[in-house]
This record gives sequence, structure tokens and C-alpha cells, in this order.
Amino acid sequence: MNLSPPYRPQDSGISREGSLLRMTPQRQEVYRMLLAKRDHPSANEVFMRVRGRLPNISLATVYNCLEALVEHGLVKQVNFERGSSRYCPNLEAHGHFHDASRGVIVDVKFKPGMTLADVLELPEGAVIQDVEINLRGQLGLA
Amino acid sequence: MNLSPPYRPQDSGISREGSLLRMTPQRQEVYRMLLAKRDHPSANEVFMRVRGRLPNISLATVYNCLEALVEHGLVKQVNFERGSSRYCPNLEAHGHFHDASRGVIVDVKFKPGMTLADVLELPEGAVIQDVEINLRGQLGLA
DNA sequence: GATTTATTGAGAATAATTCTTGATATCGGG
DNA sequence: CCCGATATCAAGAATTATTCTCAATAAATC
Repeated sequence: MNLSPPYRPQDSGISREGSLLRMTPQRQEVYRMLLAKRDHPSANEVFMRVRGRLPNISLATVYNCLEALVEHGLVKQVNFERGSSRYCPNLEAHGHFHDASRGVIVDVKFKPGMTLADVLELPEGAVIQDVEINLRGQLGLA
Repeated sequence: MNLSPPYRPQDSGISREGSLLRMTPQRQEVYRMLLAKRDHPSANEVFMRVRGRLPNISLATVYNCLEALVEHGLVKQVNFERGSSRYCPNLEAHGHFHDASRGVIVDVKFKPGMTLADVLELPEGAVIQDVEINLRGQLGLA
């Protein structure tokens, strides 16, 4: 998979879910930025970062790209309370810890072999499509 | 604690957290509605239900009341993706399962004695103020 | 009882996101 | 390779849930 511009049709087809995702220059750059700095940026933050390489990109296009990446399973959308959505390229099952006083969100791993089903009484016969675990608080000193 | 109108000052003082909450007729009615039908209504749904008894209440006041109840720990605010916030009077630690095809949100209990800390590798020394667990999918036949 | 503070209701304002539209770009079939 | 069908883009308008502003009322405090 080639993520460098210029865009060439043969770059298309990145996806982890149903249909293929056409990897346009805009989507490439948005995805690249998410991989480069994994600090859970908002759409607007992605917009500002991406403008360095694509000065003509619009915020609406950033939203479109993020939506496409999320729909194709390359990126996770993270929502804390009613704040703006944030985006995370970590595809492993994990939660998020938000320290508002430091203004950071960090990934929280599962203990090896553990899942939510080990602690929750899931409804009988339920099919789970997606799980979201959000913690709020203060990180330790380190 | 008296939750019936008319409002009398001695009804004040309901709270599970820091300062006391003045239990005005509006807050009473909003809280009463949440307890009466625990289907995780949005602010607007609460507004419509509360109008039966308080025809002059405004949506802004419903938001104010919900905010006050949440701040004082009597009600939990539940957020799914970017939809409107929903409100839940179940104060036990629990998660929420959202079945979009049925349009319902159900509470999901923890297994006895279990907590998130049993499955997550929490950051060393972190102080957790709040936890949110949201599941999306389809409930079983029952 | 007078003064201060909190709450209410009505509507305006805000913020994040989505929608609309016309222009471009890509795809697939012949 | 050319052409119609589709997809994507950018710009700005529109939407939606929520918050803010402010004058009026109510309750708490002095």
C-alpha cells in the first residue's frame, strides 16, 4: 500500500470492512496525519494539520474523509461527553482515559485475554457491534 | 423527602455530592419523570413528558434541571455517539446497550464484585472520576 | 422586612456537524 | 481511448442540540 502522493488509482482498495475505499490524496493525508501523531485530534485539528500538505482542503472534506475512514474500519471515532469527536487509528480493542486538567486522552489496553464480557452481564443473545469505554479522571504523576 | 407539589422549602437538600440541591417544582417533576419511566429519554422527551404537569416549563429549564440533577449525582447523563444526551436515574455502576434497530437503550449490569479494573490495564496512579461503557448492537429475540 | 442570591422562561447565540450544489476526477463498458 | 455513470471535492448554507443572555420571580439570608 502506497501512502505517498501523488495519488494513483492502484493505491485504492484499503479497507477492513465491506466495500473498498478509494484512497484519494485527501484521505491519504488525513489517514497519514492520524498515524503520525496519535493524540486523538478533533476534525478541526486534523484539518489544521493536513493543510500543510494540502492547502486547498476544506473542513467539510476532512469530515468526509474521517467518516470514510471510520466506515471502512481504519479509524475509530472517540466521543467524550458532548465535546467534538476525536479520531484514533488504534484498531485494537481499547478504552480511553481523558484527563481534562492535562488536556490529554490516552489509550487504555485490556489485560491479556480479557474482554468486557468478563465483567458485564451482557443481555442474552445480544450481538455486539461496537464497544466504547470512556474514563474520566486524573492521570498519576509520571 | 417529599416529591409532591406544591413546593415547600423544607423539601430542599436532596443531593449525593457536595452542596445541596434546591428541589424546585421543576426539578422535582423532571426527576420524578426520570424515575417513572426509565427508558433513557432525551432532554426534549423529558420536556414533553413534564409539560403534562407543568405546562409553562421551558426547554431551557428542563436542560437546567437535568444539569442540576446530574451535577448533584442524582442522575447520569448518557451519551451515544453524537446523538442527544439521555438521562438515567440508575446510580449503580452500569453500562448501556443501544439497539438502534429497536430504538432502545438498556442498562447492563456488572457481574457481582467485578469492575472495569478487572479487565483494563489502568494507568498507574490514575484517579478515576467517572466511567462510561457504551455497547452498540442488536438485542436477542426475547 | 429588606437585600442578596438562585431559578425560571423566552428567545438569541453558539458549536459541531451535515447537507447542498456545481465542478472535477475516476471508473467501467464498449 | 472515449463516454456516460459515479464518486469526491470545496464552499458555504443549513441543521441540531445545547448554552447563553437577560429580565422577572422566588427563595434564602440578613
